[in-house]
Amino acid sequence: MHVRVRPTILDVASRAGVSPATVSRVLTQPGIVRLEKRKRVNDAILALGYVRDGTARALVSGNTGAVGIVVPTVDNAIFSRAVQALQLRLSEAGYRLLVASHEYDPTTETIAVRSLIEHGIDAMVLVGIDHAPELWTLVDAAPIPLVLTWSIVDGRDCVGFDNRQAGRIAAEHLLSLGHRRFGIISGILNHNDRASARIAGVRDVLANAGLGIPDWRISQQTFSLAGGRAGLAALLSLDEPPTAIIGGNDLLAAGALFEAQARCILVPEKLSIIGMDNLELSEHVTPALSTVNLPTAELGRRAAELVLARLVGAGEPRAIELPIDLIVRKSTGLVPTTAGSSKADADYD
Amino acid sequence: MHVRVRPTILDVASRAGVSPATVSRVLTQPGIVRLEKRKRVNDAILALGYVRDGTARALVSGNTGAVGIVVPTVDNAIFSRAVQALQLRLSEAGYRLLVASHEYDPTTETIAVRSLIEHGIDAMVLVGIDHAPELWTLVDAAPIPLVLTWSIVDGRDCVGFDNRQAGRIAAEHLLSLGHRRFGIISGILNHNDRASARIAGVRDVLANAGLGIPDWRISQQTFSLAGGRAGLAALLSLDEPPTAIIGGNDLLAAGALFEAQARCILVPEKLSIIGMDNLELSEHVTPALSTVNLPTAELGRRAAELVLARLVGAGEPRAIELPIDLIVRKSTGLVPTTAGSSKADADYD
DNA sequence: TGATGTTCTGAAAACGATTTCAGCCTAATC
DNA sequence: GATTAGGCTGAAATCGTTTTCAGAACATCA
Repeated sequence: MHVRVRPTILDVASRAGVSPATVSRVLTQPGIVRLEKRKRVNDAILALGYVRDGTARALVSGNTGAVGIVVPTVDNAIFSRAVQALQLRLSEAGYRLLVASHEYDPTTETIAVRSLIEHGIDAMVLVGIDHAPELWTLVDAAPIPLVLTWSIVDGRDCVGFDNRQAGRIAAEHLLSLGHRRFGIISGILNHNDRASARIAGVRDVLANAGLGIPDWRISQQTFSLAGGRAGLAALLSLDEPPTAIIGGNDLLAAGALFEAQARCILVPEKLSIIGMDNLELSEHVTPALSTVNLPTAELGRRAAELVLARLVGAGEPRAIELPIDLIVRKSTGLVPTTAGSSKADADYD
Repeated sequence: MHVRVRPTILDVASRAGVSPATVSRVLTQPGIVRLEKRKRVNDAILALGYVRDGTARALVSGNTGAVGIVVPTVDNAIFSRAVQALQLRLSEAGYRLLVASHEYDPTTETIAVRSLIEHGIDAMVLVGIDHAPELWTLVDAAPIPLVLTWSIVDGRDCVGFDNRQAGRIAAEHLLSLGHRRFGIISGILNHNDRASARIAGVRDVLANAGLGIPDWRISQQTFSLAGGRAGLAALLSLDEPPTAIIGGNDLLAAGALFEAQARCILVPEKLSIIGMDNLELSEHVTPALSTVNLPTAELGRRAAELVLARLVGAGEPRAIELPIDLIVRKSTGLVPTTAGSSKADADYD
């Protein structure tokens, strides 16, 4: 099947008895071609099953009609949701999406970026602001706009959240319920400004309350339910196990919840758990997971809007911070009375 | 920043004091250029920050180095997992992935396929075998190989499962536990050969056992936890509610499980639930979800292999059927004794 | 030293569209 | 009927590479 060669614009032109220029015009700005010829051309196109060659088109016009995005992984509801929303909006506008992933490895990310730029894209979308220096060189040298997501930074187009604030919100909620002994289950922190910022937010609040959180109360895990379970297991094996768990995201928090259930630890009576993201899962699990809502689908959509806006015109870079809010469900509750002794508090300085 | 024009191969050539042809050779087959010149060229490339223009490259060489995939949605663990595996394998081989989605709409799918072909890809990957006729025309006219996934069909490259068998396995398991009243929570059946085949498989087994399953015991829902919950709610409101639920996939089954928990219906004591896919979630939820394991990550990887093989050489189309197997966990059990009366059975003929 | 291969290199022709530029054709105006 | 303006059209240049083809450079051997 793949031997026949595609008809070119020349074939269409000769069949329709016009010049290739006219065919091109019919394809790009039909209005300026006289109706009669336009019809002949369209007939020829249909008869031949002609499809435009995007590579030739891209070469001469300078636009490929494609946008590239590089994410840590697409196999994570958070990113896949954003990618889906982005793709949808982009395809509405006639653009295609090239997706690459790097599994949280900055070198792989740089290679992916280079690969996309070489391939030819009209704009690039990246996650976060923590990237290899060569990556910045690459994108700044390429004559294409860049849109950053998840994190906010001045002077560039970006759409994201205040991740530090997300950490603060989670910590404040638990603090207000009387908790004093916290455990954090975080994703990998290396080259992940979002995760780091969230922990920093938690620290802000705890420090304000005269508390601290030592590193050994932060369990770093892979982004998965299994990671969440392992994280809770690790934190529970400490001398003074925490009464409240902050998950770096809902996947980890839900994993922790499942581990608690497997161990028959009552949530929230004995242990409070809060996540961040607001996955669909969090709403349906029992007890429903309290979380900090981060509108990731909206983020994908807005990223697409930013890209499209930049593609048509210049102007100052725009930084869009999406609002985040606390969603209190059933997984967080008052600190267990037997556990809140001031003696225990002392451990946290 | 996006005003400076990229240096071309001519710039590199003149800076290195060689012809553009030589630069091109250094880039594609370094071995055939003498070391001394090769070094001069590489220096020039570095100094200028030169990156190859993929569109020009694609135009003359005929290969874009990109593969397109069109999925129903990427915002579903099943597809995102496969896409991730596919992307990973492809990028190892130096290919990029273009992703489009159609939200289960065959017209949108056809448009997406056309868009990808126009853009220029070296191969195309599709999900399932139920597509619009125009789509087949399009891909058969395009001089690129096609790989089908999820379903198996003769005479084309494909990698998938025996979806009908998956339905059979689930039904047989429940049947062997004594269940006679079944309910199915399925995804949208329109233009979805996988979902239809699974139901057909269930029907095979039930018919064999002298049972049937009327359409009103099949609840069609969107692919989500919420859909699963709604599905169970609908089935439980029937006159003779089922003792066993077959979810068209794990997302729906898990949703059903959550709904049962919310209603304090003991699983599996009062209600058995089985899914298909084997999501990470299924393993961790309590009770852990019995399911039919469908290796979707493997599917993505194998699809990539198929693509790569086809890209280097011709040969007979290969159909790869991946093995599937029953995973019995805690969400399925013996039929409740109060419910298995022969009177109840009578309802199912 | 000259003949004979190899190995490298450069000039130039593609690849398939878009787009500029100039000119033809038509219609409108006097 | 002549003139002019404007709408359409086609010829040809162009985009940035790869690749063919032929020739130059170099080494090897007699």
